[in-house]
Amino acid sequence: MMSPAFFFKCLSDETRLRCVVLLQKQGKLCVCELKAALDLSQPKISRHLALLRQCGLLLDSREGQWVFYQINPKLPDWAFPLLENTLAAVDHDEQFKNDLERLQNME
Amino acid sequence: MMSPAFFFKCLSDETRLRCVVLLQKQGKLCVCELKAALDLSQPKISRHLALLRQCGLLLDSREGQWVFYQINPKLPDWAFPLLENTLAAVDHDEQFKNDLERLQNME
DNA sequence: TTCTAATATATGCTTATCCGTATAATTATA
DNA sequence: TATAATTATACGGATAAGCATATATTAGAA
Repeated sequence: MMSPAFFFKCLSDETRLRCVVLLQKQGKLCVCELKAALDLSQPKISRHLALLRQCGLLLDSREGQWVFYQINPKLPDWAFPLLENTLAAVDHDEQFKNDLERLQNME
Repeated sequence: MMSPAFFFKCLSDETRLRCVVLLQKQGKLCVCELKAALDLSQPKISRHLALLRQCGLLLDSREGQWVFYQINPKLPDWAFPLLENTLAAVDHDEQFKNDLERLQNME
């Protein structure tokens, strides 16, 4: 189902990668937090999150009017080291720094 | 130039991933070895190798009538752990086992 | 019930990706 | 030079991916 090639395809889009990295770093975020962090339109974020959910890479859970996303803890074992490497890979990237900063600056 | 998202896009195609994994494992292979290992048409292999070369992920070197490919040793630092964990990710995959077996069985 | 905030999906469009087939280019050998 | 082996590229077509805009859905508050 979730092959390595397919896993890489999920991460091959900048918007999806930014979402996954933030979730890997922060654990659990709602759509509006991701929208604020990435500074992108709501439908664009939602569409990519839906894709990642359908792939099994993310889990969603509704809490009231908010829908929270997180990395699916039931991913195959090989996926987690790759996700950690990915965090390290973007560590010095300006865009990801900005994403994180926008996330932390929102109230 | 080589961003993480772009790196993942390179690996998101099954044919390219199989090539990269074999090169990561074997160091250096010519096109006809990859063709035999993957059991695919020559133009298909060549096209994907050209793409990986243009991206900077692979290096090519001609030796007589053969063209050898290898992982580019000048990739950004963050790429190597990803490549190593990718090897681990495909370690139990039947297709990659078969690729390796076909490679070893050729004379 | 009405209104608002948060999220998801549908539609139409443009562009990118991948493929098979055919052909070109390069090198070695006879 | 002619031929064969190896590799690269061009072409046309099919499918997928991504986007912006508009609209639907869901939950809470008034």
